[in-house]
Amino acid sequence: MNHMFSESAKYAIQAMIYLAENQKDGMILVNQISEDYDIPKFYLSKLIQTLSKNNLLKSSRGRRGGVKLGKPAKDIKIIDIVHIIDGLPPENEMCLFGLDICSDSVPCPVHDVWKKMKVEINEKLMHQNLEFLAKEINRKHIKLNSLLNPK
Amino acid sequence: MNHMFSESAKYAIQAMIYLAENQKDGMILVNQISEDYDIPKFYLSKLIQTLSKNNLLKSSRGRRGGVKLGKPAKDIKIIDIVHIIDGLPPENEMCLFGLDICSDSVPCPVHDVWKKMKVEINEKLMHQNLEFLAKEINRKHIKLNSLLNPK
DNA sequence: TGATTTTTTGATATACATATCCTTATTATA
DNA sequence: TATAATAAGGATATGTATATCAAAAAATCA
Repeated sequence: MNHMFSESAKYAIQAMIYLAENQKDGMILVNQISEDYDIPKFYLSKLIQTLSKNNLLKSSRGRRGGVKLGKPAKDIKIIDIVHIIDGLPPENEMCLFGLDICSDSVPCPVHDVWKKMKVEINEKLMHQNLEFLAKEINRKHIKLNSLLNPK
Repeated sequence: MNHMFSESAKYAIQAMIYLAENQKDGMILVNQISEDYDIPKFYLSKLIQTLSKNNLLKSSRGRRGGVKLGKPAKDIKIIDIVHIIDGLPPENEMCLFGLDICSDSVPCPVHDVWKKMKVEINEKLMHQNLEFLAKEINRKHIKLNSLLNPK
């Protein structure tokens, strides 16, 4: 399987999760995200400008500047980020193999299976919110740490 | 959602299904597939060369030339085509959002959900064989026809 | 054999995503 | 006010998928 969204969207998701995880620290430097997640700095910088213009995050320049989430992590979903970076999916949503005419009334052979899966992917993956994801990742980090550095 | 495989792989799948559907007509012209599915001719031509070198189809040049399936439609699966055109998936299969370390023992937040879905996509979509798909599409065409041109 | 049809091949073009570089604007602080 | 730190912005480079062009090779048929 190829990928569900672009490299850019993946970078953006990573950055947003990073911000959600480190929210309490106030402003976070783009540089820091770039280094921690190994994302090209200026490339990330542009993604952040886009996210900022769309109010998913707030940025400020100069000393003490940086970026932070634009609203509560609970209110930001993966799908919001993907839409801003990759754009909305095409009106005529493809049927998987791009075969032939395909609609609910004239389904292609995998129409129903694929439709059901899309719903599930949407619900269980794309609509996860950052608060939940960041918490889970944090819990994992703590657990990992205690395994690696036992008392 | 972006896409599951490249445009090239989609073209290749379309062409293979076309061949499965029109098998009995002997050799099919690349030109004909190209026009019917609106795939750039020379681009398709190269994809067909690749499929041919990998024995998914057989081609012959000159008058009476054309292409046909390289083995029974029943023995060709969507995944075979995708692998030949897009290559094998990377060894370290990503976890959806590319977040953090992620493995069965140290799962990322969506690891289990995503893993389950991949299995399902694999079984219900990627491993469909061309015989079944072509038959279903054919059946649909007949039905469509009788709806559009009632006696 | 020569003309025609068809795939194959190599070279090149185009478009788009990804990445880098350099400069500018903004802000805090010494 | 001068300096340093930081994001924003514009210009450009690189890479890769997609697409086109012009011949060449192979097969058939008259």
